[in-house]
Amino acid sequence: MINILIIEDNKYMREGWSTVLDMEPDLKVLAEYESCEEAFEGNLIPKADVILLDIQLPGMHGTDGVKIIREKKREVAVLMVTIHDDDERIFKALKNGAIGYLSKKVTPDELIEAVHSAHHGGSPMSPNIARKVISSFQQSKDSIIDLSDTETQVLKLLAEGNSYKGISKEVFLSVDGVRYHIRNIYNKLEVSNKSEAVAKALREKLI
Amino acid sequence: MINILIIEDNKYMREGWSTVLDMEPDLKVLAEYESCEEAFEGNLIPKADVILLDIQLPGMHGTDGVKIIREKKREVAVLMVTIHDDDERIFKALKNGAIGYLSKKVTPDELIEAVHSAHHGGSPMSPNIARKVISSFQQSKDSIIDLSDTETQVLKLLAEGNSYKGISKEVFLSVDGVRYHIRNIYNKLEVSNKSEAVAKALREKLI
DNA sequence: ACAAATACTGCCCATTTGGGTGGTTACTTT
DNA sequence: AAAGTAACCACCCAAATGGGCAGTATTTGT
Repeated sequence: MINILIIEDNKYMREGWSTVLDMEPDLKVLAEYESCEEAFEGNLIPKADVILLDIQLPGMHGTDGVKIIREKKREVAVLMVTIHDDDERIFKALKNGAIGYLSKKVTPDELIEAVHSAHHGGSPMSPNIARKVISSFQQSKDSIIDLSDTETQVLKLLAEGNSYKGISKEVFLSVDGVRYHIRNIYNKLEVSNKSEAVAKALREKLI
Repeated sequence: MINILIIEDNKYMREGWSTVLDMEPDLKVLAEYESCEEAFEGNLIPKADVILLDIQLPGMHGTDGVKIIREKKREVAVLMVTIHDDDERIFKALKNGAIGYLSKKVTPDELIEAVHSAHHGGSPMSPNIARKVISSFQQSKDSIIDLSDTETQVLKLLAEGNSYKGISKEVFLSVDGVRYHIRNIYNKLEVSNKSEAVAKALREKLI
């Protein structure tokens, strides 16, 4: 039996889902709430296996709510449900512990399937969201900063916290030789110190 | 009409897929290859919409092949097909431009569905792989480094390349006040300089 | 063959950094 | 009331960093 909580401020939507899910023999909707705050008071989170959580809620935002929910029960599978699918919110929710992302346009069958999948180690997502998530692993095409092999290696060593001297030993160059490369790296990345270079390199997935 | 290439060294698997896909009225398998090298010689990559690419191949590994394929045609949707689903390969392939990840155990219907989805902006993935991808956004539970608000803010400013002096102006503290926080950050992160701190913070998703 | 680019090395110098130590205030804990 | 702590500020000092400039060896393009 999979125990479900629903947190969604639209009454019709909430009750619609509830009805659909409760019809399934192995699903049980424990409770419905209109806001995160109400859900926290309900104290049923530790009993839940899957939580359907709206993003846009009165009071606490769903993307923040998921964090608190996961602090109360780490094993619960939180599924965000949303009409918008803007990148920032998606990634914030995922970072805070959501494991899936559904559109509010889901059909009843898809909803049931998503709950099952979420409970069995899957991560239901609508196709375009899946693509966005996947794309975030790739380098953005317009920012193709082309570092040489030595530059990449030096940058990696910088990110590990090495000093110029330390790096020079690793790559068999003089300290000034290392500086030469670092200056070139700074030019290519348009930065002017180590930390900014490392931050940019990691964000652009160069190292 | 969706044009498909198949790169897979197992003859039976390859031909099985080919038959299944070619039966669909809107799918057409342009060619089948046993290796990446063979596919590159075939010169049909620019004509393809979707490519099914095995991971474990004789000669060039699929995870590297995808990179070259995407250099030849950026718009092509490359779907990795694999028996293993170890993390390292998954993320390497995705980083190199793959947009989906199928298990070799897919049913014919799932395969057809995956090709359609891949072509229409989706990212087909088997459930456990999707979960791994999603989990990679989250902080690993054992490394919960708890930074204070000021520390987080200082760390962010460091990652932007600010000097202590620059940071002190932003947070309305003395330079030594900033140093106080930075020392605490170094202790918590177990590092001893800016770049390493920034690298660790980004990798652990603290900022 | 010659100019240009690439990949270093070397040195000067001001600024930044990291480590150590010590002090103040405010707020808890016991 | 005493002890502890967190959150600052301050000063010393050596090492690391970043920018500028000059020079050399090798490779590359024409």
